[in-house]
Amino acid sequence: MRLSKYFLPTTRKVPSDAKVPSHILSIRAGLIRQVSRGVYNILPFGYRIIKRIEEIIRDEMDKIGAQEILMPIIQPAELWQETGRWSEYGLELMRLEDRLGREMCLGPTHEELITELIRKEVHSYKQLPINLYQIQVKFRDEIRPRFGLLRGREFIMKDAYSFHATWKDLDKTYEDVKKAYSNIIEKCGLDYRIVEAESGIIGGKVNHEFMILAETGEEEIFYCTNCDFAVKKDLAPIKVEDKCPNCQSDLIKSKAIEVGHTFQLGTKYSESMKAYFLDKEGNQKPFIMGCYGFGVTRLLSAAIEQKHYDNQITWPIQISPFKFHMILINPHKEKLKQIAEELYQYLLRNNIEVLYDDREISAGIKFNDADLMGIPIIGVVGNEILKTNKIEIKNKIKSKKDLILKEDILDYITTESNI
RNA sequence: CGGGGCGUAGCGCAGUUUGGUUUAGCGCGCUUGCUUUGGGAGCAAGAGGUCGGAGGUUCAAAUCCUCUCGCCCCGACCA
Repeated sequence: MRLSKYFLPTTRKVPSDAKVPSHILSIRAGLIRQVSRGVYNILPFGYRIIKRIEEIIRDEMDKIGAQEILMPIIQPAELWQETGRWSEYGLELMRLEDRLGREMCLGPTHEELITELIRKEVHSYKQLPINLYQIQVKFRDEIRPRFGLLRGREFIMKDAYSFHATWKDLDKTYEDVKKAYSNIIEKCGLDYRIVEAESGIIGGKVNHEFMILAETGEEEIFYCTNCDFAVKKDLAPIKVEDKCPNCQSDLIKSKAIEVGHTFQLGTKYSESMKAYFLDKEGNQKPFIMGCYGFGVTRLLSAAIEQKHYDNQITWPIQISPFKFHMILINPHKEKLKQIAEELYQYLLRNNIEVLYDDREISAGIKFNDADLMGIPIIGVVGNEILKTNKIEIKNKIKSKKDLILKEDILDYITTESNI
């Protein structure tokens, strides 16, 4: 992609209404623009990152046998009345009426809808288990949206729902999803912990939260310096001075951002909605359910929070919108421009996603934009290439600078971005 | 919802206290031309505002009054 043609509005100044790094930087780097309170346009650069995250999620969900579907955003009130959540959910549920005066809501989550689907279509234990997921826009009229995409009213979420004949079978899928979530976050290159949590309005028994470690998180957790033990601060009678109950190592207190939440729902929804199947003995039984949420747009923000430094984003290479950010220093120098153009075409032919800064502006702006935008491998086509045939590389993955022969650039990018 | 704050050009702001020298400014950005060209360039010329909206007071309102809408921050809720 040529930066000269790319709709990527970067700003030099800090927007006055943003307070945390991910919010400030996602505006400055041209990822998002606010539409109204807690509602954002996602611009091309930002959307590329979201699509990367989504692909990783699809990959891992498909791997554990979940199947992708797409349910409507708009949902009829009747289903919510069946479970009692029409009144329970309160002001956070965005309600509206259609032209006939029928009450509807914008889905904040989809237990009702999926249970309705399954009760109509699945009637036998032979059809179980089944695990369905979607990646979709959700709407929650939050009391206080803040921090940009970190806590919007409208956000993209992956939500999955599984249906089982037995608790034992739910346990298995539940563990599969937990593993999948861990894989997703690891593939996104982020540091995280899993904690047990309360279930809130979703309901259910066992549940876990997936926490991205970051200074600006709204949650506080203690975690072990040695093993993977971690707890929410207010949920356990534990102090930082205590030792890990598993391995007696030291504990660390950290703020964290919740990006995933898994629940063993049991029969809460299947019973209230009379969703039954016939077991092997011919007995009618309610489905045993699990549900699993994962915030896509929130993960994007969390990645910025965890990986930024100073005024620079650094994308983990796995979710970086481009693999290589190529800066042409002097577009007016014919020879240099020719080399850069050829290099650009060469990389494209070899399927390297390259962002090529061919703009006719001063070098300082290009350097600063590149640092801000956060593609972790930045290459400079400048005087050095005329003298020694080498590209100057700023490698933010390994925090180092390299000089790479033009001929070796493809290998370099492939090797460095393949982690 | 309780408490605090802000709405003036695309962005960031000054001007509001004490109404009138303001034809509503400044910086950045934008347009055109020339120069410049390795860490946010220089000169010149330009474009861009119903001062968030409605009503009121007044000879006169960005400025005073009433209502209203929007946004931000601090708390309780959540992926």
